[in-house]
Order: sequence, then structure tokens, then C-alpha cells
Amino acid sequence: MKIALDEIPGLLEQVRETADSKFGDFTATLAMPLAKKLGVKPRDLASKLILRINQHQLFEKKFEPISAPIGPGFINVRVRDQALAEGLRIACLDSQLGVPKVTQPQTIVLDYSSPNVAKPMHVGHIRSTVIGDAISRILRFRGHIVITDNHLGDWGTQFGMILWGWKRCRDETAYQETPTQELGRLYRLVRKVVDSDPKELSQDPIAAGLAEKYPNARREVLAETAKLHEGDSENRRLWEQFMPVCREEIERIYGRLDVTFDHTMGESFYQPLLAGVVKDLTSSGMARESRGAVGVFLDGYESPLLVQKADGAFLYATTDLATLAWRAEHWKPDRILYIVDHRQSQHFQQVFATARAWGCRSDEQLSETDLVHVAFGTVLGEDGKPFKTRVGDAVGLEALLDEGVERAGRVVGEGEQARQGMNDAKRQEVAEAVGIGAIKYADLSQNRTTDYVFSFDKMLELKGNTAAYMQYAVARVEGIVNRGGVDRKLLHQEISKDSSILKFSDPLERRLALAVLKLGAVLEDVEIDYRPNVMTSWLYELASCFSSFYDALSVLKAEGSQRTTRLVLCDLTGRTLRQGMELLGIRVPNQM
RNA sequence: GCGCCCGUAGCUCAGUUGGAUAGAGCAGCGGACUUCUAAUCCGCAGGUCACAGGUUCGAAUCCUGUCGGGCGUACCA
Repeated sequence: MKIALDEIPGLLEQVRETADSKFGDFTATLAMPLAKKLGVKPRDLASKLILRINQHQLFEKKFEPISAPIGPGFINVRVRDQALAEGLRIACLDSQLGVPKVTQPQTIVLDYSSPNVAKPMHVGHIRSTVIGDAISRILRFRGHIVITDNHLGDWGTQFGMILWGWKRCRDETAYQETPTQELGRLYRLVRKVVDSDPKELSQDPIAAGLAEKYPNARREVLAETAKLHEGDSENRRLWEQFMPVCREEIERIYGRLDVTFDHTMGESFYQPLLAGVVKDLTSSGMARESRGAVGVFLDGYESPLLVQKADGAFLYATTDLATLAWRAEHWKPDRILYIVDHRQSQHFQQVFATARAWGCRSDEQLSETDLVHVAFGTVLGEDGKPFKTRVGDAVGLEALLDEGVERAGRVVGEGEQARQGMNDAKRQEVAEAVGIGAIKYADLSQNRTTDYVFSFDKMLELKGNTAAYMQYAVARVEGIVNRGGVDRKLLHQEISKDSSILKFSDPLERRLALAVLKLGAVLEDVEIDYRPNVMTSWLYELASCFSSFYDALSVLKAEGSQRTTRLVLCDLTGRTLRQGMELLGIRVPNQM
């Protein structure tokens, strides 16, 4: 029997967890396809493999001997209790909970959140922000060099709309009081005027009046944008006046979400580079003029990637290319991840293809970089259509957070003796962690690629598979530690030399041990295709194992090695759940 | 027209290079607090994995077709 070296990874991937514990802990399905290839009977091959595996020293140390193939040729293995105990010991004594750093750290740039600063943030912005934040935390924890960059939309047509509106229908008093709201009002108003959708206008007499008064509003808005881009002093001055106001607004929301960025370099930052990008693309023959505009024509696409409009203005493709080049030059990343709505996938395909071709010609940097569009589904309104920033249409992000904290606060207040000793400040802190955690978790636990209809009740649910479930499990661990006066340092000392004191006396303990030791493997899986819901599924599984364990077995009343084993399981599970939640950007209070 | 994505329990969804009896949560029904926090636990019920073929030891998963839905498709981002 001969197996080529490059076949081995593929075969190893055919080892997986069993669906049912009666089949052991892990199963290998490789005998069936391999037997077919070799023209032998699967069960015979499996038997031969088992014979050899059983003799292997490393295997013998960690696993119980395999008896015989099951069914068509499954090879089922069971971890030795002592090996499991040793795993617990190592993870428990490690500040990284037994998760090794990657052997070859990469420099990874993450581009996420990227709101339009002129528009109020609404619930549609939550996905990019929360998913990007979670992925960046996870990649860092694994040992990569992560650079996060919030690519603000601070230079586009939306500013032309605000400038146009500011000059014609601003409410000075309202601006003095709440500048962001006034700018938001102007944006929404002008957008309606520009779109001049009869249905919309019939519902908004002010917009309708403006539309009638300024029939050329669309052209004028574009002209305001163009003037800003050309450096017109008045528009430039207004832009500089509005920017800090807009920034302050979004920073406050990031603060509440616990989201931070290493850099915040908006579109405006790349503005001086745009003309050069177009020139470069044109002179290298990649872009050409067409119908007055300039675009890159790629094989396999119906429409070109436009980099300059007929009126001379640049487009977001231009900015994206300039940004890419800048990042490649200054950060030399191995990977750049764009956490952006799936509706832009074609745009990114074209941008990436252009960038690769372009980078190959100018210098080699771009071709070395792995460009990934981490797409996610759209957040839809109750009508099943994407949210739009209209009056009364989208739920504001801030309002969602407030509501989440308020609902959580109601539950925090209603408990019995468990909440003893919690003062009002503590309660507020717990309500924040639980309420905002619920919102983040609701989004992260959803498969990244599917759209979902936004629902207050669903996002703010606190029962079942929600953030509160994990937070609650940790609070129970802390309850045990407190009530029992457990000194974690002493506990760690007790097992620091060897793990033989750890013994499993109940299947629930063993199941919990297996679950808690999966953190490293799970993080690896999350990185493979950037799916935080892999993480939430496992966290729920872990917390669920713990809850069953907690309910059925007493920790503090146990004695001797049984007590030590259970305490170690509690300590490690609590710390692992906390770490896991924090990697998702969710806070975990000690008490709730 | 072309391209991409989707269709799984009453509802919301997991299920990812094909693995054993398709899983959770919510809603429903029945049980469990004098005990380390009941935001919990245990149990019951609930399915033609849109449909029809095909590939094979094995298909929700891969291929083909049909039906249904979403998104994108030249100067918004």
C-alpha cells in the first residue's frame, strides 16, 4: 500500500468528529474512497489500517485501541481519558488557553464598516462593522499582524447633496443645536429632490416644492460635488466644517460598540492620487475612453470598470484602486479583506482583476497580495427590501442599541437573590453588555452570506442561542468560584506538575472537556473562510455542555479529585467562553 | 438577455472540498428550583431538505434540467 505525500492532507481531512458519541470521539472515513482506488474491499482495508494505527506509539499514547471497522469501513477512535486530562492541564495553565500562534504570521489589512459620514448610521451598517471587528480580533489572537482601516465615505456625491441643500434650505438654528441631525435631514431631503420619484414626492410636500423650484437639482448637486473636488474654496471650507461633526457622531457609536480602528483614512485622503491612477491606467493601455468616460474593459464583463466620468469626476472604483495601491506600497500586506455587502461582488471582481493586472505592470507588490471580498448578506427592512436612509424607513443604529440596553435592563432588574449586591451602576453595566452583546451576537451567529430581515424582537432576544446564554454560563462559573472561595492560582498549582489528579466520573464531564479543547481548531476554521458563525455555533455548544454539566453535577459539594476535576472544568470553560465572546467583541460581566 | 446567490420543521436559521438516524433556537405540550444564579435543565411532538433526473458503497451537499425568489449588470457608493 503506497500513498503519495501530497495525498495525505486530503486523507487527514477525512477525519472528523462523530455525529454520535456511541461511535467514539472521532471517525475516519478514508478507507472507503481509498479502497475503491486500490480495488480492494473497504472493510478489509480498514482492518489493515486499524492494525497499523494501533501499533503506532503516538496513537497508542493518546487513543484507546481501535477494535474493528464499523459499517462500510468507518474507523472510530476514542481519546484516552488521561490524554484528555493532559489537554485540560495544558490549556488551563496557558494564557492563550492552549491555542498556538500561527507559525507564519501574515500582515492582513481589514477594510470594514466604512460608512458614509454624511448619512446617519442605521441597522444596515451593523454587519460590516461587527463582522469585521470580530474577524480582526480573531486573526490577531491567532498571531497575525492585523491592520484595520475604516475607509470612510467622505468625498462622494452625498456631500454634493449636503452642500446643495445647505446653500438653499438649511435651518441654522437646528444646525446649532444638533448639527448631525440637520445634516442628516438635508441629505435625506435632497436625495428625494434629486431622485424625484413621484411616489416619494407625493408624500413629502417640502421635497416636492423643491423639486419643482429646482428642476436641474441633479445636475447642480453633481456640480457642487465637482466644485468640492476641484478645490473650490467655499465648498472646501464647508466640507472641513462638516467633517468633524460627522466624525464625532460615528465615533460615539463605535465607542458603544467597542469597535476601534488602527486607521481611519477616508476617500478624501486618496483624492490627490486619483488623477494619477487614471493616467497610469490609460498610458499602460488598460483603460480607454468610451462615451466620454474612461473605463477599464476586462474580458468576461459586459460593462467596463469606469474610473472617470464624462464630466471629469472620479468614481469609487478609482478610489478603490488608489487605496489598494497605497496600502500595497505602505503596508505591504499579504492579504486584504474587504468586509462589504455581497451586492458589490462584481465591483470587487473587476477592481481586483484590474489591480492585479495593473500591479504586475508597475511593480510586483499587488500581484503578491491576496485580495478577498468577504461578502455578507443584506439587512432587509420588514418589507423584504434593503434599508434606505429615508425618513422613518431605516431603524437608526443608535435607537437599536438603546432599545437593546433597555430591554436587557428590565431583565437584569427582575431577578431574585442572585442579583443581591448589584448596585445601579453595576446593573447598567450588565445591561449594556447583555443588550449590545445580543445585537452583535444575533448578527454574527447568522451565516454571513444570507440576507436577513431585520427584526427588533429577534435581535434583542435573550433566551436560547443568544449572547446572554454564554454570558450567563460565565456568571455561573464565577458564582461557583465566589461561593466556594476558590483560589484559581492554587487550583492551577495543584495541576501544574501533572494531570493524573484529573479523573472523569461522569460522561458530562468528558463531553465538556472535549468541547472546551476545540477553541484552537474552531479559530482555524473561522479563518479559512471568515465565518464568525462557526465560532458562535461552537460557543453555544460549549455553553450548552456546561449548562447540562452544571445542572446535573455539584461542583462545590464534590470532594477530592472529583472536586478538582470539576473546578478545572469550570475554570477553563469560563475563561474559554469569556475569551471566545471577547473575540467576537462581546463583553462578559462576572455577574448577571 | 447575461452573471452571481438562495429555496431545509409552523417561524428564524445551522448543516462548506459527499459520511452513519438531517440539527438548533423560537413558538407548542409535559416535567424539574429547601441545593454552586430557573436568562437554566430534562423530555415529547414537529421533515417529500422546492421539483425531476444523474453520478456512487453513500447526496441537503456534486452534475443537468424545471419551477420559485433575491441581487448585480456605463458614468451613485
